[in-house]
Amino acid sequence: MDEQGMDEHGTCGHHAHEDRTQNAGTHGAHDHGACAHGPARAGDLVARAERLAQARGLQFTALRRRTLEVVAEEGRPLGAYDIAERLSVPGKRVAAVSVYRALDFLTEHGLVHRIASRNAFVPCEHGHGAGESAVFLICRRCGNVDETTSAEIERSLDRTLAQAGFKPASRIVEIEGECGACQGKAEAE
Amino acid sequence: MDEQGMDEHGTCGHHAHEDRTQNAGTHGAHDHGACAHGPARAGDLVARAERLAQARGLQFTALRRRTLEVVAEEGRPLGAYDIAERLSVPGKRVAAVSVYRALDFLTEHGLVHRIASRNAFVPCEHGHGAGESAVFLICRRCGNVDETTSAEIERSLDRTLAQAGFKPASRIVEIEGECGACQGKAEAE
DNA sequence: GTCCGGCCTGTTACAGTGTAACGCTCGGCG
DNA sequence: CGCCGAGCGTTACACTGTAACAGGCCGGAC
Ligand SMILES: [Zn+2]
Ligand SMILES: [Zn+2]
Ligand SMILES: [Zn+2]
Ligand SMILES: [Zn+2]
Repeated sequence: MDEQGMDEHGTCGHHAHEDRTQNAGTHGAHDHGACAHGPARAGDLVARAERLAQARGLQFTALRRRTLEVVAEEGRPLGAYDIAERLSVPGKRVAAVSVYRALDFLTEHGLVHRIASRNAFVPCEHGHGAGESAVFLICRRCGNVDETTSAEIERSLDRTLAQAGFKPASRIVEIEGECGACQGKAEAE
Repeated sequence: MDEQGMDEHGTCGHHAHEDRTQNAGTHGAHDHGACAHGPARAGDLVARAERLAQARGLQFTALRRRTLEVVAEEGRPLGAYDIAERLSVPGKRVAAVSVYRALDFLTEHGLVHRIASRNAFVPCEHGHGAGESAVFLICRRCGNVDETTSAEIERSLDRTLAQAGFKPASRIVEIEGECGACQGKAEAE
């Protein structure tokens, strides 16, 4: 189709429809506020997704890519309905249910993460190998989410689980509090 | 108040009705399946709540108590609407919004916990002191939730948080997988 | 070529989760 | 007595998530 016209250099990735072909690159300067490291890495994530799809024979479709781009460009966790809205253009609405399906794909392959305590989604900030799980630091004040990992935490958890005779399949670790930047701001008040 | 008398072994506690007064007794064998340690501890939790309310000058009202009892008697995590339904009787419906308020109170004071990945609530299985946070082991097959703590995990987390300059306020650790009992069942298949 | 089956997406409809706002009642207090 | 705050009932609404069905596009079988 033809809905579009706003890409400039970049191709912020709309243009859905060439169905299954994906061109890469593109950076897209959107001016989202408070975007700490969003857009800079968005291209990287898309590139990673393309490599991954290639390697595993997956279909990294236009909708999935656009969804990934939207999530990656925003610095904060986004709800599925927010994503749907950002993906929609006057003539062409994207239904939330489609976004959910795209998000299912993306989370399944480790490209985005779901923040259970917020019902929202964030881009994966660093491809973790295998079962290496993430720790999310969610700031109460600015809403930013930082993703990190810790082999030490992983080990402690494994020990506790083994002791309980529990076989883990997925792990959720979400810490809510104040990020470093906001602690500074708090003092200034 | 006069509502009490239901500890001991018995007291499965259902039959809530009479508005604010609740007489106990009733044991009501409901046969909730797979109720591992639910009803046995329900009385303990209520007792703890009463001590806590006494100590802090809080109002442990009938609705809050009945809500706590319902959560404690069920072995599995319950949704707010499920709780509302269990609290309702033909003549008198309890709205979910009231349950949410009661749950706010109960979670605030550490009597129940919210399982973020399930949008459900479980009784606290052991009064943790101060900032000691819990680890929830959620079984995929039977749905049971086990609560445990680990000073080791706590320390690892603290180290990671300090390193990131993040000031934690609340922690969520939820592991989904297979509990010991269900692993046995799985082999039997 | 045509047909078929899978995968993805659009669309509708609905279930489940959570909160805002308003008004009432009750108990304590001046 | 009236005032006030906390708890609760009620309504209405927003947000989150899924089921079910239909259409399009592909690749492989015939
Ligand atoms: Zn990640
Ligand atoms: Zn912050
Ligand atoms: Zn607990
Ligand atoms: Zn189990």
